[in-house]
Amino acid sequence: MPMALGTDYELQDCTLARALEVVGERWSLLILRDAFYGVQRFNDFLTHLGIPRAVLTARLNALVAAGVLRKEPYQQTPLRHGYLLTDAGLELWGPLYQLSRWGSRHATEAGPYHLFAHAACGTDLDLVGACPTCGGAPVRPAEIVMRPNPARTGSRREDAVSLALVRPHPLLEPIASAAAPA
Amino acid sequence: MPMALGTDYELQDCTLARALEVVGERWSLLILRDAFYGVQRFNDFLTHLGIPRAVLTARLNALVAAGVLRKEPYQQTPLRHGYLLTDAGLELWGPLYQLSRWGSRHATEAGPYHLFAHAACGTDLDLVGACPTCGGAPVRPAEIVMRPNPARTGSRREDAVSLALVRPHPLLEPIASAAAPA
DNA sequence: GAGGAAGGTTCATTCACCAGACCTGCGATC
DNA sequence: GATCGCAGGTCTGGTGAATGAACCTTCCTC
Repeated sequence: MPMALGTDYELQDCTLARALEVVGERWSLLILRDAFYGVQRFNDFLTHLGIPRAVLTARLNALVAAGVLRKEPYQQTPLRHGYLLTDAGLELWGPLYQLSRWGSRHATEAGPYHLFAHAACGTDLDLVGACPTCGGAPVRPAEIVMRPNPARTGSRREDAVSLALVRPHPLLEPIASAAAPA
Repeated sequence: MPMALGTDYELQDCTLARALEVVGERWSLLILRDAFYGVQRFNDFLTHLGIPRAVLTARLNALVAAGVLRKEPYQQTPLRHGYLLTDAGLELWGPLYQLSRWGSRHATEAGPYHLFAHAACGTDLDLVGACPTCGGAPVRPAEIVMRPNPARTGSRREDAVSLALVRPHPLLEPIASAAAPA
């Protein structure tokens, strides 16, 4: 609930409220989830999320202003840029992963849509996002590989991003949005 | 974004979207935060959050319907009930704590408003909510004591809940809403 | 039987979300 | 050299939700 009037929690003595001012608005966390999946371009966010264009514009600008995303040119002519996670944005992986895990336990019957493993050893992450085999702190996003849950059949989405994610995919690696597999 | 029309993310192949349908609406996570702090009564939520009454009614009902909160009578005549966390609700502590920690690192300059320690040993929790001294999994909410951050002066709120939280307080322990300290 | 507390409901207004149409470079096509 | 298409937007009108304030009900106390 950032920027716009009436959407802040300024009277709360709580850093949770501060965090929600940045990422608490509708769509914001889903946009960031996509950014972790490797989505970078406006149109890929648009088709994968099914979000109204004007709302996507507003959210991306707000997240850039909040220092969670940054704009990075990927071609010069015509000038085009993608949206990438900043260091602060990368640190949102923990809460995002935990919330997703909570959702798979309590807000759906059929379990998770995607599974997340430590790239170095292939072990699925535990509930705080650490590697049970290698131990230690939670695994950083760049060292995580996601794959579809084989027990979850029938992904009904047909957009470029969803199609790219049917194969195992390292987090943060750009989605090949123009690739049309034969 | 639960219940009402236009507020769901049903097309998302993602358990994060499922979780956000339950707790993603404005105010929902702040209500749950208060529930962890020991707030149970309608009027305590109301004065501590500064939320419109109608919205509080809607959110509490939605959270009860989602199985995150439950209504528990605390007196019979007249019948009054409080709102308590269910088991599913208690498991939201992880994401909530991590999001709050992120907020204290990136969304505020002066650091956290509250500190959280393992009740058994007094050690402050680490970034995933585990006890650095005792090790192991994240500490459960019932074994956590919160206290104000001494470096954060000037809490501007004067409601019963804020006043109760100036002293160290175990999570989930009911706030004494009627106690007026001399 | 007046006043007050707890937990709501009802109301008008404001605001944000939504879907869709439109606009602006720029490059490739015909 | 007009048209097509793509990427990344902006603009607009309609709708639903949030907001703040007032009101209601039940019970208790004085």
